Amino acid sequence: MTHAPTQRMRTEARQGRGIPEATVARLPVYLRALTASSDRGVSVASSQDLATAAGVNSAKLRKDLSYLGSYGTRGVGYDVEYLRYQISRELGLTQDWAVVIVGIGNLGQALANYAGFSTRGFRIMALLDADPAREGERFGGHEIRRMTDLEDIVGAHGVSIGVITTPAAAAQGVADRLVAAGVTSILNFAPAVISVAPGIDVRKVDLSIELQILAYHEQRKGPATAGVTSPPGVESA
Amino acid sequence: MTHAPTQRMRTEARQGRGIPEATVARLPVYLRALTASSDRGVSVASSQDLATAAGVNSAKLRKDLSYLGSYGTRGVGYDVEYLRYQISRELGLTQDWAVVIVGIGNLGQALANYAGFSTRGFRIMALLDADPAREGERFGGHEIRRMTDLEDIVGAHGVSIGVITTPAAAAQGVADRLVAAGVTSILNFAPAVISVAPGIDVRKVDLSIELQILAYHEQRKGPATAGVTSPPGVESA
DNA sequence: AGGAGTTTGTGAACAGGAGAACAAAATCGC
DNA sequence: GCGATTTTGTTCTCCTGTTCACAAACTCCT
Ligand SMILES: NC(=O)c1ccc[n+]([C@@H]2O[C@H](COP(=O)([O-])OP(=O)(O)OC[C@H]3O[C@@H](n4cnc5c(N)ncnc54)[C@H](O)[C@@H]3O)[C@@H](O)[C@H]2O)c1
Ligand SMILES: NC(=O)c1ccc[n+]([C@@H]2O[C@H](COP(=O)([O-])OP(=O)(O)OC[C@H]3O[C@@H](n4cnc5c(N)ncnc54)[C@H](O)[C@@H]3O)[C@@H](O)[C@H]2O)c1
Repeated sequence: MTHAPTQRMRTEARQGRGIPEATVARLPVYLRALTASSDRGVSVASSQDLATAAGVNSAKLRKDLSYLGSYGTRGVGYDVEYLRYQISRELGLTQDWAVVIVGIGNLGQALANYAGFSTRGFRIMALLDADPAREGERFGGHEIRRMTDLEDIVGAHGVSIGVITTPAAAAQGVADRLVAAGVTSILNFAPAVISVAPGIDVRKVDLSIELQILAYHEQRKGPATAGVTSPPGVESA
Repeated sequence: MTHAPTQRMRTEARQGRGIPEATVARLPVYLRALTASSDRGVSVASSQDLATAAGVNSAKLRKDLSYLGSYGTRGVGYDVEYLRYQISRELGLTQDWAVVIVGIGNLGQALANYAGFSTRGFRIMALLDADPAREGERFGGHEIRRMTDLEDIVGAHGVSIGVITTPAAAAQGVADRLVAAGVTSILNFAPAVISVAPGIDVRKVDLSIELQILAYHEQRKGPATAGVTSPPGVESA
């Protein structure tokens, strides 16, 4: 999304090791399906099996996997462990990634407490918040540190990924500071468009947008039954 | 995404009131840009202004808006308030939508505390959790209620949107129950593929996937500088 | 060994979306 | 009133992504 599609990239994308963006976005889903299969003791799975588990078309799954190489066996399927390793490697998950979270409010705390990150190779190196009164509070085994420590932490641990969970008004400033400190990928939860230098990746997660998209489809499916039936106060059962 | 692309839908999409999916996903961003302009006292904005604020190409913005109708004035731009209303109406935000959140753990609590939902017309009607010990706890002015109340709540308030923030293993079951109760749109935060009947919309928000996509690009941009500085663990094959 | 049955990998057709470019329509200055 | 200027709405072209369909490759059984 933030990858400027230069001619060079586009050219070397197909011939070299490049993988279509849409495929990259699905590889983690396949990885999860493979992990689930592995946990159930399955050692070989067909594209059909995996596609069902991942919720996609089997032809699409096969084409996606073909970008990584020919890791399947015709007439048999894919070796679960082997494919799992290959996808992990392609996604860069055979190494750990250092992460900082900035803005430890409701959402930042939830993320800090979430175990699912570290199990996937994302190591939270620090929690940062602008409120000095919060310093020292602990979430998920991590301590809140003051914003002035940001540059040191990023430098010392080679932090490449920053997560922004501050209010929208602060997001651009925080992003600028993260990038200046050396972060090259940002996951932004604040409902704000942030602009960064070329070469820096930004992905956004926006819950309000997701709800609004649902509302659009909802409105179109049943105008008759749509809407809230009771007055907008507190619930009255 | 969950909309089965039947021929009928595809046909009536262009001629009637249908809007391309990619456009629908951007309308909330435009809406936010318009609200920001409005708050700054701006009453008219050009496609260029709005495109910059929304982080998109101006031609794309104009084309997106053209699906709603001809609401701009050539040589002038778009009336901020008028366009804001038109987008709101198209997205179905001129009415309120009733929402339930199921699974009030770290993430569910953060969502319950989040003020940004109600300000956009999404009314949280109930917080539900399987743990009976949690009943009665309050978050953001809402009380946790027991799962057995789900059907009554959905029925009584015409709840059409369900948010799932339970562990992955519980997600499918919760989804089934929400749909059976009458919910027709689901926002799923659990890292699980859930399958639903045709006509039910499911959108997923998956933080791990977002991080993994960032890791992929991160790995490719600087293999030299990538990685955590601590020992690598299992790598060299 | 050979044929039947499976399942992958990919070519080809198709659909959808992005962006450049420009004609049409409005305002403004004189 | 009229030309210069601005900005929209839309057409056209290109590119990415999806899906079908099938040959190639493998296993298993006799
Ligand atoms: N809570 C949710 O469920 C939710 C849902 C959707 C979107 N969001 C978005 O996520 C962001 C965080 O939401 P929240 O509910 O956690 O908000 P919050 O107000 O609870 O937390 C924000 C935190 O950021 C800190 N902060 C403020 N300015 C800062 C700065 N310049 N540098 C560092 N830290 C700073 C504050 O001290 C606070 O701790 C917001 O942008 C919000 O719109 C939240
Ligand atoms: N916390 C995060 O930041 C984060 C990040 C990414 C993904 N997730 C995902 O979001 C989901 C919730 O995460 P969390 O950290 O809030 O987990 P959590 O364990 O803190 O909360 C889960 C809640 O769901 C309730 N629950 C369990 N089974 C239920 C059922 N069948 N019906 C109703 N309620 C049930 C539990 O009582 C608990 O309160 C998980 O699937 C997690 O993978 C969370």
